Amino acid sequence: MNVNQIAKIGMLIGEPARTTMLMALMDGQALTATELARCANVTPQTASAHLAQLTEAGLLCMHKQGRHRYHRIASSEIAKMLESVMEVAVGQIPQSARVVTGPKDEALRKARTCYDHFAGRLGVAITDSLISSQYLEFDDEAGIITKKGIKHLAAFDIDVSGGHGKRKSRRPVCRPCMDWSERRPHVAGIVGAAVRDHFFRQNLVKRIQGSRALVITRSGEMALKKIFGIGQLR
Amino acid sequence: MNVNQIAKIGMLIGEPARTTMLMALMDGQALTATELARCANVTPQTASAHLAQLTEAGLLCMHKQGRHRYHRIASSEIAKMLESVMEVAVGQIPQSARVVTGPKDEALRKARTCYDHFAGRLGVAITDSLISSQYLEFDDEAGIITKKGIKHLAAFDIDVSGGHGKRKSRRPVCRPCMDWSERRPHVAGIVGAAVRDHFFRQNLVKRIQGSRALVITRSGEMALKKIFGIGQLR
DNA sequence: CCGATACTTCGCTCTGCAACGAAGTATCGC
DNA sequence: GCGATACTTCGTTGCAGAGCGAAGTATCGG
Repeated sequence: MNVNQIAKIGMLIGEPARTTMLMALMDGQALTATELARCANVTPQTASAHLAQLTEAGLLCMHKQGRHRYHRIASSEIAKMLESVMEVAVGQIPQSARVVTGPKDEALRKARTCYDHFAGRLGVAITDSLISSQYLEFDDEAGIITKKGIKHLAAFDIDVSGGHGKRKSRRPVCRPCMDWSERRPHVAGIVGAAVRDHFFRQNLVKRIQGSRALVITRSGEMALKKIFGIGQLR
Repeated sequence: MNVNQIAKIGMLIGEPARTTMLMALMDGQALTATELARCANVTPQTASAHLAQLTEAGLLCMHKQGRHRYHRIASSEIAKMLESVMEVAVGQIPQSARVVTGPKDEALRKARTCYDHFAGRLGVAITDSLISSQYLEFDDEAGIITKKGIKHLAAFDIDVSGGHGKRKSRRPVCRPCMDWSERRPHVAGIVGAAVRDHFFRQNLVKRIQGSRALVITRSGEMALKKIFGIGQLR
């Protein structure tokens, strides 16, 4: 029966140290066992045991590089699952209890990665811009990029045609992802990933060391203005 | 910090008795504590404790009716989360280990509900039919119903316009849901729910008592043929 | 009012597993 | 080669929480 398999996954997600590690990996980066141990406030041995379990179950994958072992989320399916758990988790917290905890938190709320796409005010602003320009139509369940949208993004070298042009007739669709800080959906899926890739490739954003938060560079600000008509983010 | 909230949800999903109950509720029905106790092979006291936790955390909701207490999945968000966990869980099982366990299993594989839409060969067949008639365009992440599709379904009294016609310009989108038995996506979201609702309202399918499996009635067979061009399901 | 059914609360036991210290293996830089 | 760093394996401890029996509360049908 696959109930055991499901329970196992829940059990893996359900231990605070492991949860913390998974959350740390939710920006799509690969981290070493020691880094993850620090995140979770446990000793390396403990972290190692947890990571072995997560890898064994297929939630993470690992690749050795010299004496380091880099761990990351094994697939976008796993990321999507974790996202949906996060969505539910945030939904359960009464709004009154949601607290902004400081400048580090503030940076996260401004701009961060969410596995393979942008989140925070940056992610939401990009999404809103795409919608108001009628480049994107959005719904609770999914979204579609319009022909105008494809053309507009292509003009800036952002390809959302779905990569390998499987079925060319098909309009690319994308997925809304609930933003836990903004409490509104931002664009994930092909479109989100394409935008993120472009911004990283062109050095329009940089990671803040040891955090999921991002800094938007000077040229990034300009690109946001040009591509999405976004001024300074609050 | 919301890591604790996430961990709590994982922990709740991660206990086999609770997992079993949640899975039993994944067909969208409301079940009593005793029924759920039987499913999970635990005593009523134990089940009661589990149900209290699940309700407290907002995964389930409960309504009293005389001396019975009916429990069900609290929202489609929760159902979606559980679905995504199931999807990952099934993905992890090596194909060699996937076993068909008997006639009860066979009934489930043929036709069942998956929270608010159809799954199994029935769900997949409906989805395939919609796609091949170009009523539906599908992708890994989402799908769109075409204008032809809306019209076709509307002709059979299946309304997929999104209910309250919020933004009329918007093409209704829907969500693919990975079918654990067929290993292919079937249509969920607005379209899936609309089809399911229609079939239940018109008595085209019936629940098999004490199971998530469905029986397709005589008139159901006819409707499948007429609406979707589906003959006898294997 | 009755006894029956549905469910919960309490108190106890017992297991599973997270955590760490100590010691082992692998790879670095030199 | 050597000592340092990154990570794992092993053995032990300690605690959280799942499970049930017993007893309590609520609602049924008569």
